[in-house]
Amino acid sequence: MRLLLVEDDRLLAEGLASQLEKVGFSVDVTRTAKEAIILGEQEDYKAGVLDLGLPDGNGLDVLRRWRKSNAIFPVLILTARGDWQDKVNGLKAGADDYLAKPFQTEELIARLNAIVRRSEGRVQSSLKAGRFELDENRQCLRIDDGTEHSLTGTEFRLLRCLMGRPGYIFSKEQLMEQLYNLNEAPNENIIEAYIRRLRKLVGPETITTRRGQGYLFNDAA
Amino acid sequence: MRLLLVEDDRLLAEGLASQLEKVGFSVDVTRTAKEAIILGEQEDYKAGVLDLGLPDGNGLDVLRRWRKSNAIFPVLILTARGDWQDKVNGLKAGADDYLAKPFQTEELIARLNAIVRRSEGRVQSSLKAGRFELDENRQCLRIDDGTEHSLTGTEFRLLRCLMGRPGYIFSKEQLMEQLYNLNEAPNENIIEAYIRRLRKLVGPETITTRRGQGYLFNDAA
DNA sequence: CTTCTCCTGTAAAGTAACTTACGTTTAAAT
DNA sequence: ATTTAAACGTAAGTTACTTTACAGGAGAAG
Repeated sequence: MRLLLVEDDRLLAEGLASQLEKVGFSVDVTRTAKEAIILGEQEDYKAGVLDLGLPDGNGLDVLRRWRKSNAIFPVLILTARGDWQDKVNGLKAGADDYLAKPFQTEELIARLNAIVRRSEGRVQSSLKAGRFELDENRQCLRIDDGTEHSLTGTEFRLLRCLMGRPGYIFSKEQLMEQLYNLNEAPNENIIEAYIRRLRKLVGPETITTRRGQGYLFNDAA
Repeated sequence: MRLLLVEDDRLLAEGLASQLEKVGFSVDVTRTAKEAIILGEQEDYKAGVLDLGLPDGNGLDVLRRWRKSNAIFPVLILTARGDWQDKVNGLKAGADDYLAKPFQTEELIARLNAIVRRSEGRVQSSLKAGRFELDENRQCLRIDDGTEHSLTGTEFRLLRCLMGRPGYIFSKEQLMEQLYNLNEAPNENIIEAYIRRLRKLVGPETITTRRGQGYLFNDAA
C-alpha cells in the first residue's frame, strides 16, 4: 500500500516511515511542499500524511493543489497541538482526518487504516457492461437474470480489469501486471486458468480470445 | 431531514456535518450539553447524534433530559472505542443505537438511516432481522421458534454489530474496532472464535463467511 | 476469604477454499 | 503438416477460516 509522507523534520520522518513500513505501507518521503505537489499529482498513492508546517510553503496549499488536480487519495494532516484553526481549514481544504502533534504512532496507523478503508468504501462504483454488473464493494458479479456470484480476490481483479474497458484487448502480460507485482509473478498460465474460471461464470462467448494478442470482454454481451 | 449533532470536537463535528449534509440531512451542531438540551427540547429533529464526552456535562444526562421531556426522536450515541459501560448505560437511558469511535462515516449514515426508518415505524429497542430478535435491554436473543438465549457481553456486541446491518460485509478489522480499543486488542482470532459461538446459536447458515473479506448476517434468514 | 463458575481470550490442530503448477489435449495459424 | 498458443483437468501448495480445548481472571456464592 503506497503512502506519501510529507514531513520536514528529518528525524520524525525517518522514524515514522520505518514504522509505517513495518505495518505494510511502502512509504515515499518528501520534505518540501514543491516536491509534495508533484509527487501527489503524478504518483498513485493509497493515502497521504501531511505536516502543515513546511519550510517552503503551507501544507494546506499542497492539499488544495492536490484536490484541484485529480489526486483523490485520502489525506491525514498533522497539526500543532490545539491549533484547531488549522484543523478546520484542513478539513475544508479536503483533508480526511487530522492528528495533533505529538501523537503515538499506533494512533497514526489506526487512523490511516481507517481513512484508507473509508476511501475505498466511498468508491461505490459498480462497473456495468452488457448484462453484467460488477459490485466493487461486495466483490461480486450480478447478472441480468438476477443471479449473484461472489468472486475470489483474483477472479475479481481480473474481471474488473477486463470489464473496465470492454472491447479492449488486454495482453496476458498486461493482465499479469495488473494482478501481480514484479517480485511474485507466477506462471503465465495463471491468466489462462482464471480466464477459464471466469468464462464458467459469464459464459464462454462473453470473453473472447485473440490468439497471440490477448483477451477482451465483449461489450455487446 | 433535520438532525442534531452534539459533538465537542470541532473538527470532527464539521467534517461529519458536511458529510451528513451531502447525503440529505440538515444538521444543527452544538458543542455543549446545555445547548443540546435546549435544542433537543425545542426543535423538531428527525434524529440526534450524541457524543457522550462533553465539556460541560455528561451526554447521558442530556439524553435523559430529552427523554424526560417529550423529545422522542431517535438518538445514536458516539462512545470511545471499547467503552462498554457507556454503551450499556446509553441504551438504558433511551439511546437507539451506538457507534464506537473511530468509525466510518458511511457506517454512521447507514445506522442513522436505520434508526430514522425504525422510529417512523415506532421506537423499539430491539433489533430484528429475519427470524431473530435481539433484545437490547435483556441482552438476549429471541428466535421465531419461541426460544430465548441470553448472551454474554462479547457475543452480544458482535451480534449487534452484524444484525445492525444485515447483508453488509464487516471485515474482521472493522469488527475488532467496534469491539475493542487500541490498548486491549486481543488476538485477531477472537472474532473467528466468537463467530463460531454465535453460529452455534443462530445456525451456521445465518452468518456467512466471505473469505478474505469478512462476515455478514443474512437478511433473508 | 476461599471456592466455584462462567466468561474471555489463546493456542494449536484440522479443514476448506483459493491459488498455482504442470502435463495433456485441442485448436488455430502459417 | 507442423508449429505454436490456448484450453483443460488435476493435483499440489498455500492461505484463511474453523474447531477444539484449555488457562487465566472476574465475579458470585458459600
